[in-house]
Amino acid sequence: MAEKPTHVDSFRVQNDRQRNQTVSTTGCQPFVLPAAESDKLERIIEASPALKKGTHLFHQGDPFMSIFVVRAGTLKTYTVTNEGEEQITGFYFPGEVVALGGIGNDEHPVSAKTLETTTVLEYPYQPLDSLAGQIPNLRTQIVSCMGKEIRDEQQMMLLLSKKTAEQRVATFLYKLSVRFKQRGYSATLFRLSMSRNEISNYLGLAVETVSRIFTRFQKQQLIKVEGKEIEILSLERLYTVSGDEKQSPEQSVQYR
Amino acid sequence: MAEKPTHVDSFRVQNDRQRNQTVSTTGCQPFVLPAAESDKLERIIEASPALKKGTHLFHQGDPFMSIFVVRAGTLKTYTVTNEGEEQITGFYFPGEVVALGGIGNDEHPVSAKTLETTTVLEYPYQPLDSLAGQIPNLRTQIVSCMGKEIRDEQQMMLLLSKKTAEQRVATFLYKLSVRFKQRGYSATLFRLSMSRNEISNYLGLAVETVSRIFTRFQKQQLIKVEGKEIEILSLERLYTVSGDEKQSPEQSVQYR
DNA sequence: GACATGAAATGACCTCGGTGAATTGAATAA
DNA sequence: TTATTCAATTCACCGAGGTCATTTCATGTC
Repeated sequence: MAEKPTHVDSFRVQNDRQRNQTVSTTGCQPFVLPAAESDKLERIIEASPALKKGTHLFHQGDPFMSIFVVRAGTLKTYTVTNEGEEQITGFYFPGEVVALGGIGNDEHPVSAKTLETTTVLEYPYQPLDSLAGQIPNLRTQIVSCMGKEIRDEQQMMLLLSKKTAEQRVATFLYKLSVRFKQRGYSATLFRLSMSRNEISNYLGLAVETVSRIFTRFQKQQLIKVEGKEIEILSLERLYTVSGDEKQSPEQSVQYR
Repeated sequence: MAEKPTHVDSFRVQNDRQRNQTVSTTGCQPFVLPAAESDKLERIIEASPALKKGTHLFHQGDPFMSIFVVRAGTLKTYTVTNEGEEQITGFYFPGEVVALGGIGNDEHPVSAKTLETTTVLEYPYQPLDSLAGQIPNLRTQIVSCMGKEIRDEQQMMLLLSKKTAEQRVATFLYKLSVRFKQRGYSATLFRLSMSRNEISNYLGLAVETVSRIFTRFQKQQLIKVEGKEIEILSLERLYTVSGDEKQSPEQSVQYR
């Protein structure tokens, strides 16, 4: 393990906006507005300091006050079952919005924790919401984000209840690739910021299963694994294995 | 089977607002507003006729135009996997909002189908959204609904990746009970509008497993099953079995 | 360097719940 | 009434993936 964070824990943005200067949000905010309105928005945003690996942004049950956008680094969100084991509900990369599940609720339904050194932008929800009342464009973008979250979770439900272990891992890697590509990183060569344990937890599998499948995929020349470094050797085949490929209807009638 | 609908299919509200009279929405709309604003809202709503069992409200891939609120009856939403099998993503009862996953997307990410004769209210999204721009209260209620959908789906992810078959079925019945109670129906005696097949699909299990567990629960005097009629004999024990009960922290330190 | 520690990989074994087949039941139709 | 059909149940069997134990590897520490 890189750092030993254990209990730095729970950062709270303490008016650390230097010299009343608005925060630069270059290239990572999901809410894009024309200059004048963008100014208003930026005035309510607070930038976090660099948060060490293992820091909580918030805990499940904390009062819901803000949503967050990742600037750099990675977050996971998770719920805790009654037996105390965690269930990871999502990983969040730069540009992605965290804590939407708290909207309309008085408390956060999940915890959010950094997987590596991470910085975020905090959007205090009440000001954000009233801005959304003045700026239709912003309102639209917020509900769009929420809609996307809903759709992503539906995909995840499908994965968890219908896919085999192989399909889950393939889907995971494929979707990571797509997300990295969208953010301008390589689609085929990247570093997993989460542990095998976290991957398996997220996918509803045992660690051992993920391990075995990584090696199997490597033997099949699908990927190249070297610790946390992943190279995808064939995105096409990976996609095929993921089970998301829509096979042409012809295929099922092909009887001759 | 009650009717044989097969392909009544895909209803579209065709200006069936009788004599320009606004639709009565007694007791089933999730969006509650003071009189004046409520009027504005009601002017954009369209009421569906009674939809027979098996009717589609919309199909996955249809252009997203409206969200819906169930007035009477039951709906299911589902996605279709590439192999053509469906994955049910939710059941919706009177007062509940359907199609939130389409917001911010040009098409519906799921299909919605009636499980019995059902009526809905249609809220065309564009007018609804611009109203939301004028009525902060309405905006709040819409995003709250979406937030709740996100939280519900997170719970479902937890169920699908961590719970045993027994826990899933218990959770399903318990949550139904809570929802019925909220709507003013009996919490302990109700009729399942969905088939065993649909239950098992939703819960990520085989039909046979659901069947076995229903009989097991009955033997254990947890519930009384008679076809689609369910009587819950002990909500407390059902909740315990569901695995959602938070056991007091003391319990785990109780070593003497 | 040697040592310690936790993550990851590998293997042997086992179990929960899926599969397939057969039976029963309930609802509609003729 | 009987025939038909599809939902639901029950049983016997099996396999994907979990569990437990061991080994290997990587990283950090002294």
